[in-house]
Amino acid sequence: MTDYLDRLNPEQRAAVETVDGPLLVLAGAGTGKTRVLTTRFAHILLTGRAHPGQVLAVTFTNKAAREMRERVGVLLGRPAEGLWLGTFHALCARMLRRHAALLGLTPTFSILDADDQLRLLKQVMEAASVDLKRWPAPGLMAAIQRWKDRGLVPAAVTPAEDTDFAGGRARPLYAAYQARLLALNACDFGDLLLHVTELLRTNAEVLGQYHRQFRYILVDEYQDTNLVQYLWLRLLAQASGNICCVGDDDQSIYSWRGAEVENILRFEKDFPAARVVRLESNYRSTAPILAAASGLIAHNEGRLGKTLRPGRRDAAGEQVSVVGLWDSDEEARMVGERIEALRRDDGQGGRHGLSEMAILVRAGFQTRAFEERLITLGVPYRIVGGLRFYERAEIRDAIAYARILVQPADDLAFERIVNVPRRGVGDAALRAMHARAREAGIPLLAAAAILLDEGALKGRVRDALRDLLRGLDRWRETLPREGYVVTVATMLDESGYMEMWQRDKSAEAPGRLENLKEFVRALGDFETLQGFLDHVSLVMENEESSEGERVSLMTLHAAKGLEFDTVFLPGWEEGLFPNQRALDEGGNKGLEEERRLAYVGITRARRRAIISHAANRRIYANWQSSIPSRFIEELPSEHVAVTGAARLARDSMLRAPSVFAGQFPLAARRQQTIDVWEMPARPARAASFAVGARVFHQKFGYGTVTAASDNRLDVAFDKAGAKRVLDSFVEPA
DNA sequence: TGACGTCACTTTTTT
DNA sequence: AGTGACGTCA
Repeated sequence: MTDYLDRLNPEQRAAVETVDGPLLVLAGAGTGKTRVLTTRFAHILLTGRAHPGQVLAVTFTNKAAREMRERVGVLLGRPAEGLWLGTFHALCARMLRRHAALLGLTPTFSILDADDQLRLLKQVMEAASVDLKRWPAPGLMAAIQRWKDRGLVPAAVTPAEDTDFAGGRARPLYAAYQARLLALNACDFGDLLLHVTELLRTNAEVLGQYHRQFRYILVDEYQDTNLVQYLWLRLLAQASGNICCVGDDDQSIYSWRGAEVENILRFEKDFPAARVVRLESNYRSTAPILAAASGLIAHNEGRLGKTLRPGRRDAAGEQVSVVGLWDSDEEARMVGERIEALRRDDGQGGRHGLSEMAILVRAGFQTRAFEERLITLGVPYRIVGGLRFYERAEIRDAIAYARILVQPADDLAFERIVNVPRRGVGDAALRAMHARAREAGIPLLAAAAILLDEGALKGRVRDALRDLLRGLDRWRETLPREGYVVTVATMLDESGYMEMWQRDKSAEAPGRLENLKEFVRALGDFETLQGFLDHVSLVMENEESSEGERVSLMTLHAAKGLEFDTVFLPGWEEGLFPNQRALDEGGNKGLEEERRLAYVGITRARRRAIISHAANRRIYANWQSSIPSRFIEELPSEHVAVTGAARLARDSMLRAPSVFAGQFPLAARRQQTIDVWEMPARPARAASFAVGARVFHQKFGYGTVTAASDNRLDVAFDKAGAKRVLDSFVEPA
């Protein structure tokens, strides 16, 4: 019955069994944080302390929520149902729909995505005749979001907290934006938290209801919470005091979007009886990797202090490699070579699966060099992150159609679809509708109907708009009868939206139609259209093309929470990592966050970490030379193996840049350094290649010789096609 | 309404 | 360099 407890180490067990009262679990990387959280959840249920619906479990991402749900289900031996388990936003949306009326919304309010938010804010700013050139809307959007992150409604923004945006008009603009949202019966992401927190703060009855409901609260990735999230948690936990937060201050890498590590310190202050458990036994990585990561992070000040101890029996392992390369192309080549070598053999007679390797970069643009390289080598890879399903234009259009069906007052949705597919409703017509809507204080859709009645519109615009409005009436009518799945599908069809993509001959059109089909299929998974819309705006993700063995390519931020046998950490150069902008904007705090990012990167590795830096990198248009990252020096040298010219480059460039920079013309230097660094050394010029021989070319990858004359070869490359090359540029494959 | 030119931008990103 | 947003012109 309680054998699940036997699988835990003493600290983990303490974290699970300290059920009552506030508990802070400081969980280092790889110390079994998720296991503790899920086991604790199951423990609460299995010991009869609470029913599934009486535990509130909060995560940051949907992925984490899904994982926790699954693992709790496994521990319980049955699928876990009726749980209040989800992201902050999803849980808040659920609460907000219940109490919408108390905040001046209806339960069908729309949730706007980043795109809608910005469009709306722009409209507000235009209406206030703000010069959008001088005061770009994204700047104000960011300020508003930060306010919302801190739980500040417009009235609560004091002058001290104001920005000088648009000559001190930021606050009134924020207020106007909120008013517009309310008028549209809509929320942005930040509002979900803000409104619910505001409600809990001001309405004792609602607060009491949740106090009675939630006996236990569990929080994941606590170091990433922002202030509203903290306030929300504190309000909900203040009655029972049974709140358990799990986090790692050393992995706090999201301060730039409002996360406050200080919440960890605040926790102990607000819950004076709080107990603290540290998880320090790491079961993921080898001893050298842990030593390197610990040594690095020790350079940060103001940590809560945690040491990672190797917890695996087989913790011995190779040192962390640091490799210096001439430029980013060479760096990509080195990584490609190592990947291929690992794929063939891991040194112990085993092979490495590609899905156990990852390349973690600081910034998105770095992936390109690796992609190109992996393509020529024919190594499958996947990019993690990128556009989510619901961010695609066709899905957003489809959602807008569904939204306008549920909520005729949703002007943003109306604007999005009124001329998609093209109906000849241009700016002029839209302006007329806006004018009428504003003076009568009604939604655009209603304004359109009035303009039609009055005969204010002519010709094609009139006919098209009339068709659309009639269609909407009709679909809304069939909705209760046919169900929303059929109705939405019909709507997409009859509105001409599907046809628009069927007629589109561009390369993306078939993919978009596929996505739309998937959209309609997914509609059926929900009981209500509202539920579906919430899912789409809060939860829906790209289904990962996870089939097959692939190298993962992603940013360090995207890698948090993941682990791989082998991790490549390229681009450790001053300016790139630590990132110059982070330094400029965040000063020493910025530097420390960059260092935490480096710590996150290293601790993703189970067995092998390969850090690299290039002396030259093309940034935008021109080449820029750079020196190795200070983080490299901060690694404890006994756990690090430096190869290539890492040491040389750092020393000589720091002490006497001229030696390195001015001695040779660029081309000569490049040649020379490549000769030195390239490994394995290129074989002495091979005699000649026979037709049919397999060859490898640095740029084109693998191929088969189809013709040979003198030193010229015709090669059919597997990926790059047929090329004529000099034989000295290929080697036997 | 669409084509074209100009301009500024280019870290990280969930919901 | 490449992109995307915006404005102007036919």
